[in-house]
Amino acid sequence: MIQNLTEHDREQLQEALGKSGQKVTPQREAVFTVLLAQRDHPTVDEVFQRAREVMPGLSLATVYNCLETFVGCGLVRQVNHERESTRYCPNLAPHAHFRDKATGRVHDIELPPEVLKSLRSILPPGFDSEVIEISFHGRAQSGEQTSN
Amino acid sequence: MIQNLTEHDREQLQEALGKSGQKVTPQREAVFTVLLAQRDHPTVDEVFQRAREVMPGLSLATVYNCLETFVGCGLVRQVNHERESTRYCPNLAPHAHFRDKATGRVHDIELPPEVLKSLRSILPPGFDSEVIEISFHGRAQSGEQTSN
DNA sequence: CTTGCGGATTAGACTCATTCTAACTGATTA
DNA sequence: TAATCAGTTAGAATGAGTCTAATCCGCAAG
Repeated sequence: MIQNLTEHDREQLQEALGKSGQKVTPQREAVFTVLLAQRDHPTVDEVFQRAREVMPGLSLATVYNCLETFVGCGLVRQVNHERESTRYCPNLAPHAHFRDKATGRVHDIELPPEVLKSLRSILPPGFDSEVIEISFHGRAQSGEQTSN
Repeated sequence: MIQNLTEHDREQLQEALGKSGQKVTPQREAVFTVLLAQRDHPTVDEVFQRAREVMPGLSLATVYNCLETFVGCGLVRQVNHERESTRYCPNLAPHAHFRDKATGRVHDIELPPEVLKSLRSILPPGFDSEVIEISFHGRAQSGEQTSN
């Protein structure tokens, strides 16, 4: 069910944590593994449930801590929709999110550089943006599977 | 401080509420007035404080109810940023939001139709979006005053 | 070894925006 | 007048997220 990390993924984890002076711990590895295993934008609670299967003693607080750490060192992105629980996404490429009204599922939508650029261009002078979040809300025909 | 509604604004309120079978009440009028008087994307609590000056008996629950009603009949938009308190915005033209890291203030950014169109175009077939939310996060040079 | 240190983890208490509930109000209808 | 019904109200309940204080664990110094 939940595979171990590949060499590559473990290196990515190690490098990102190392850069911000933090260590790879079993808990962090477990949480990261869970994120990569099923790229469906899980909530903290879902991550918690899944990680528990692998590491039963893991606490919710630690899941919060791990995810915060990952966000801090750029390993994962937070996805917020309205005021629902925050979700987490290990896709680092620039992308938008599509929230399916019917299922609640979140799909990643690739964001071509030229669209990103045209978006940036609408900012009046003096506004300097580091982060742009784009989210769609609507219906996806069932069968659509942008699992990422 | 808080002006009364103009004829035009009162009509807008009446029409929007009427369309969804609801009435203009003193509380709703007060809340709407507050929203129009200071277009700084107030939180529920801020609306509550301001409306109280005009209608001291007003309850927080009612402010929640009024705002929900307004959103439901398309009179105002909700603005969410990360997991902070929801803010409200009576600007109905399509626009993005810019959240100033330093001050926490939210500015409206005009959204040209062609940019909106290019955004829609990135959706794969089968995805049909009703709402698009775009929010920037960064720094605005002090002095920038997009109060809307 | 064993001691001490510091970051990581843990359980549980706490916060606070929002939602829910049940009682009340006041206008309108029967 | 009584019944009805949307709207309002105060306060309780919810629940995601944060904080706190105690514990754990790996490691470097003695």
